[in-house]
Amino acid sequence: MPVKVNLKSKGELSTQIAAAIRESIISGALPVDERLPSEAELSEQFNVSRPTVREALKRLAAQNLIRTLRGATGGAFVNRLSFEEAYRQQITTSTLLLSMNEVSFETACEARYALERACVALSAARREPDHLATMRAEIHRQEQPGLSDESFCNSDVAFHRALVDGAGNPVLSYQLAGAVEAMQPLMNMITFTARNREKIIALHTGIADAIEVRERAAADNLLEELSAYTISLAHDVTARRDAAKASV
Amino acid sequence: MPVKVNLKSKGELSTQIAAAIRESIISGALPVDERLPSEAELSEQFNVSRPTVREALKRLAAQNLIRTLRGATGGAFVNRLSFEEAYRQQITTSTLLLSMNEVSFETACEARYALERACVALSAARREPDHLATMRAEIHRQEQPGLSDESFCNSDVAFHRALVDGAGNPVLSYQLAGAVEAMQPLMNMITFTARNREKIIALHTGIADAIEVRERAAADNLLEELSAYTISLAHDVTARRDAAKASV
DNA sequence: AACATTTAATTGTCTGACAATTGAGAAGCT
DNA sequence: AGCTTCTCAATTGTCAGACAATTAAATGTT
Repeated sequence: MPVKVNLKSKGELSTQIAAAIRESIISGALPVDERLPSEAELSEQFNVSRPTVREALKRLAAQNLIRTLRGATGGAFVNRLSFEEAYRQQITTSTLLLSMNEVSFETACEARYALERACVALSAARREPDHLATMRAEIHRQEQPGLSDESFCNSDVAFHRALVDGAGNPVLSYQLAGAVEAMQPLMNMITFTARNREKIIALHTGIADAIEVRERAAADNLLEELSAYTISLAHDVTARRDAAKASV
Repeated sequence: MPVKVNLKSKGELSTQIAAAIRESIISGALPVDERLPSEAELSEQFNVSRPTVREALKRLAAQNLIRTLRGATGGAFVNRLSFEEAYRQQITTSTLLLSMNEVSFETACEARYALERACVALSAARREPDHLATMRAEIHRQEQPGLSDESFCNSDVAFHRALVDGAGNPVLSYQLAGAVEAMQPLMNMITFTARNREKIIALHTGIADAIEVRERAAADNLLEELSAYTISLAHDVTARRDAAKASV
């Protein structure tokens, strides 16, 4: 009997059942790829109806804790949380957090570059040719005349992603993916008005050069410069917006 | 009509409906605290049954995107994702990720200290008396003789949390909470066997001293030392375990 | 006016049914 | 036997309708 049958506490049944199964998964009692009992069996074990069990399972599915398959050998299986899925969850959570809590651009930007600078030392030491090639390719893309602002932004994200991945630490990459990608909407706000592409590209090139010859300090300095430039842009935009508001 | 009625793509209906509502929330079409249509109305709008709508809503509730209230004025309301909830989600995700993917202690440890060092510069510049007081209090707790390993671990987390919070950047704190807390189970693995408390406490004291006088470089060096020491401990434990395994 | 009661709206849960899917095993063919 | 095809049973997905529980507002009473 892989799941407990006791539901003591208060609250909705589907919540309690989801919590019970979640505990079993987190504690390891239900290992990865283990099949849960069928919905009918679960409803018997917990002494609730099938719709209630289903609501509980949908909660777990929304958290990527289980996957469900139909058919004779189907059912709900404990999911291995992949780095890819964790990225996505982290990005949506971070995006929501930033959009719902009036986080200032400066705060988010500072956080992003602080985290990214934490990677640079490792990336300078460990980057593979592939990471460098990606960085160069994205810089080349950024140099294309007539490139749309949106494409430039995406290329910017890809560049920084390669820089972070160069550290060769998937946990770091995972943590930073959220910070970098969640910044994107805020980033766009200033990109379309104030950004000087040539300056950005020059800094990117400098960073790539430093990473290529494994000069950690140089890369860190350039990244600090990029951070300062981006934040100063944000100041400009904010000031201009406030001025416009005051004149109305 | 706050939610679109078209469901074109394939897949389960509750998944599509959840995705449609989620998009409306993320895009801002459904602002915070807005009330969704009742389950009956939604099932009409999407042309599905109420249980299907309910499964969709439970998915959203599992992601903290909505909250539901019963009663005459009840219903589902768009949730403001608080930093507190985001912390919790991040911690469970990170914990699962580490426990399910055989992340080595070195990798996780490296990531954690790299991120933490990203905060130290800011923390040295901005820390408030409260942060320093918390750090000192936790060091004092750690010095108590007879303190259980578990309490020592918790105090360790609290110390580092105060250090991170000292940077005064909630986004940074949020990103790091997951990294630090998710490390805890792995941390315990080595704590109970090899950790030298006096050495840890000495380093903590040094860090607090450096933060107090706002000596960024000194704090960074000490943190690097702590990182190196922790990773070396992990090496020892791993080697010992491998040796034990070989002798069997 | 203050308090008690009713009422309507809404979510939570149950029952039972049918559709859709899918692998396994039975049946049939060579 | 070996292979293909078919049937079937298990399982999830969806639906319809009902009732219970909860809650705030409307209504009535003192």
